[in-house]
Amino acid sequence: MESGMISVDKWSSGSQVYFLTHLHADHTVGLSSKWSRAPLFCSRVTAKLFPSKFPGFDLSLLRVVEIGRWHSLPLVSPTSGSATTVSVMAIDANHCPGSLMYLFRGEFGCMLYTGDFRWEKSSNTVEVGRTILLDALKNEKLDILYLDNTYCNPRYSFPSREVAAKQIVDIITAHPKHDIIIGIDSLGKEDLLLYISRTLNIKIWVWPERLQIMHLLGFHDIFTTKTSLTRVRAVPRYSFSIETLEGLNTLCPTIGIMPSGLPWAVKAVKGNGNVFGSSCSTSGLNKSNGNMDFANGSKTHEPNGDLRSVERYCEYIYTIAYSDHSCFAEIHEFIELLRPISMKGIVSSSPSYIDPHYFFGHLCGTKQAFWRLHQKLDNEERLEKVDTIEIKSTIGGTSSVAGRKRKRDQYDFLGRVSRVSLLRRLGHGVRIADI
DNA sequence: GCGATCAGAT
DNA sequence: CACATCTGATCGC
Repeated sequence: MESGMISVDKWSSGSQVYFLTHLHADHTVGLSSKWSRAPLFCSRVTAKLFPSKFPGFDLSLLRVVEIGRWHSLPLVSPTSGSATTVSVMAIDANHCPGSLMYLFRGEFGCMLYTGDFRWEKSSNTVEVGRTILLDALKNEKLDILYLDNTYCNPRYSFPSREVAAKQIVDIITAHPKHDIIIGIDSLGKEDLLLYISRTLNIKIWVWPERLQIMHLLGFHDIFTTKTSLTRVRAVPRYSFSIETLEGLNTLCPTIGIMPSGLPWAVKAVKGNGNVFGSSCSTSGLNKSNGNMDFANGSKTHEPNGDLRSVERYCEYIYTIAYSDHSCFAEIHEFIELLRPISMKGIVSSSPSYIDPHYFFGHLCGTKQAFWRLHQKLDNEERLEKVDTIEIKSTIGGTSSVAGRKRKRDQYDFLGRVSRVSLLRRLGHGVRIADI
């Protein structure tokens, strides 16, 4: 069995302590009510939500990590078998309620696991996080950054959630007689709903299980399960479709708002020389007769004048780029701030996966010279070099899922992983193992 | 029959 | 396009 000390968002055996970044389903694959391997560290909010996700879970296993404070963990070194200490500090990841990044310090060096995160310049949460990180790293280099690389491509450009929320309120205001359906998940987007409620002075309907979550999060008077009290309803995203909206419209004029989705990503390619070969707007989404029109300007005029982040792909549905992940520019700022010696993307299952080194390798401490040396290589050769660098510079790489996979992945000239089906189910998470 | 895992859909 | 999640099929016990 592989030896290791710490797992993050990974729940198989072999570690002494386990860390959970947040409670979304793709980060808890392998966790269950009966899981009882070892202490599980998470945020206070996550601990509070835990029983609703895993009823019957042994709560005595949970350990709350406070934000911005070092915690010491007495562990056993996998190399020597002797006692060693690992320190961990949590930073708010600004992704969903309770989401954290973890900064670890130990015999393996210094490493940061971001989990899913949104590095919005305008956010006070991010401002606090920046201060904590810079202070914690002022006398120490970051050896490895495990990065949420979901949107690690210049094609992904979108506004802050504050701006996106305003766009959504504008759409609702422009439809005063309509019912409004907003697609959300079991956790996340609460700030958006609060903003809508506050701005329009209206309650928001949610389904019963979601109301329980809202109550656990401390929101008691804003949400309701009585449809008669409001025209704005937040519904599970998976129940949200063109067919649903068409059905609702036979009963009552209704529009749907999808705070995510990617038509904006396709459009964002426009005008940049088409480097990534935009597939244009005729793919899967508009299987009805929708023709990807931009939202009508008079209906959805936005404060920042950026119409690309609001779109309609059918008569009833608006898609708004309200993202809980960092856009490309934010990822850039984050890496530039930390300048890690090495990094590794935690999301390798994406069909458009690009190794973070491809765009940001030049920001990595000891690799800068190496990267300049290879600027003249063509894309294909360069990507092969990236691969090599990453494997060599990985701490405990042989026991990390990402490290194992990548050796065998094939890249096309855009850096896309082509063996998608094999990668799909591997999910997030990493084990921090032996040096 | 049950939980875990996978495939497919949204 | 891809996030997070659902349903339903299949596997192992």
